[in-house]
Amino acid sequence: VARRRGGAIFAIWDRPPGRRPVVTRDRLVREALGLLDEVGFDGLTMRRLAERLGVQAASLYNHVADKLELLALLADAICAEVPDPDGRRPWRAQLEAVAREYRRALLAHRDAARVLGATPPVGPNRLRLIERTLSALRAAGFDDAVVADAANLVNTFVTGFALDETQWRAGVGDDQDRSDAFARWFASLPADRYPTIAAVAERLLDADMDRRFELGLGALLDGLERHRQARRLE
Amino acid sequence: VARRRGGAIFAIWDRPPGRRPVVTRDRLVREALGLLDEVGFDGLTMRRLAERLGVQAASLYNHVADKLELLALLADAICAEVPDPDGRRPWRAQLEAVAREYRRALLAHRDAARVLGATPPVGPNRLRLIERTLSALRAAGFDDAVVADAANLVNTFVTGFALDETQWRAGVGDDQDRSDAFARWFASLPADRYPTIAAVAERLLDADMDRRFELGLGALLDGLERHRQARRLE
DNA sequence: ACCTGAACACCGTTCAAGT
DNA sequence: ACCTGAACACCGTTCAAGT
Repeated sequence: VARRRGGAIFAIWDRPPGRRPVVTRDRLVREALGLLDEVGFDGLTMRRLAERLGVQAASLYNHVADKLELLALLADAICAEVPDPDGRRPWRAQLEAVAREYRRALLAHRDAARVLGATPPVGPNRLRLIERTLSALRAAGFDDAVVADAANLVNTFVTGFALDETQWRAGVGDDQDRSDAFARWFASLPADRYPTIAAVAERLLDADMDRRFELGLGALLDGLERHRQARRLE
Repeated sequence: VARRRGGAIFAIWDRPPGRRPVVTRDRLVREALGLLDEVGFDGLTMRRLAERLGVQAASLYNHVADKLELLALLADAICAEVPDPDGRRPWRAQLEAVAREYRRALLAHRDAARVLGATPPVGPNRLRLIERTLSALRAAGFDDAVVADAANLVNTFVTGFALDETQWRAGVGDDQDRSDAFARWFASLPADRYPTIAAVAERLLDADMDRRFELGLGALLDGLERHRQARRLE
């Protein structure tokens, strides 16, 4: 019989004697993602995650080597939400699709871009994304060196953009007061020292981020197109 | 007479009675930058910085509100190393100059890109950089909305690129063993699941980062040029 | 005004011990 | 195999007290 505290009445609250582990890797990642969404990157601690799982912090180390591995699992779970592009479409449409879906996945979870940035590209879903991006470029006839550069540039662009977008910007649900205070401060910079900032301050603060993203992505892909050279037929 | 311990012989080691503060804001930032270069972003703690300054950790809060402000000062000190572009040159040359010098400054200090990313754009040098970038674009006849987008995109590109460049890449003096282990692991991914990664692995790991940077920067500026519309003459 | 001592409320991680 | 208790070596920050 399982050990009980408080008497037999409360037996139904005891953990089932089925003896299966209380934390699985799946549950670990699921709860970590939920915790991230609630408290953000800086609030995500091993101790809080353990508490959420109903376990002591030390127990987590039965399932994960250290916090970096936990973050890598999180990063991969976030990338799992990015669908594969349709390999039959033109390379540009494929890269646009991956970039847009990737950004959407990063915006879907609080501080997701920071998790990705803190973590090396390991894990099946991240690798799948890299693989699909590379293969779309390669099939389009880019040189291998340019394939590597282009895939990396697009990836860097999306994560960098999402990071910037979520870090010091109002309205992401983060800290509204702090964001507002920053916006007020920024909008009231002295026009004699920073005339152009003062002139376009509202454009900087109230930007349409979808439009800006498309501008950057389009520009980047335009520029990459110029470096494509058709493969000789065989 | 100043209080002494250990006897009069050691009096010369006592702090001079000149009474001037042992830590100034200048010295604080200078030593913080040195500490950052030695131990990196994660090793930069208030306590270690205090020790380096020969003072208790609590004393730092006489000069700085919190760690975020310290990081912002650091970010501004790093940006101080970026020279102004020549306002008489064409907009593209100015943006190229700023981008290249900015990247150089970020690579000149360990984890500099992380410091910039952790910190809002405050501080005279960062603002000066933003101002110069905006004014170069504005003088070139870009729409105000595009001016804001373009300046932000170039800034995001450089910081994102430098972050990616220093974070998980070999040879930055960071942790050579860990980098090597990652490179070996990455190069030996199963070719049946990740055929394109396997095919171009060495291109991904041994990339010429200067070349990649220029490719991305050139592509971005090409794309921005397309969105320029000449101002009507007056 | 600036620094110290001491404390508070946390961290990630290890390790012997239990079952 | 998996979890607990307890500890270790840290964090950022506050605050009364000293000069």
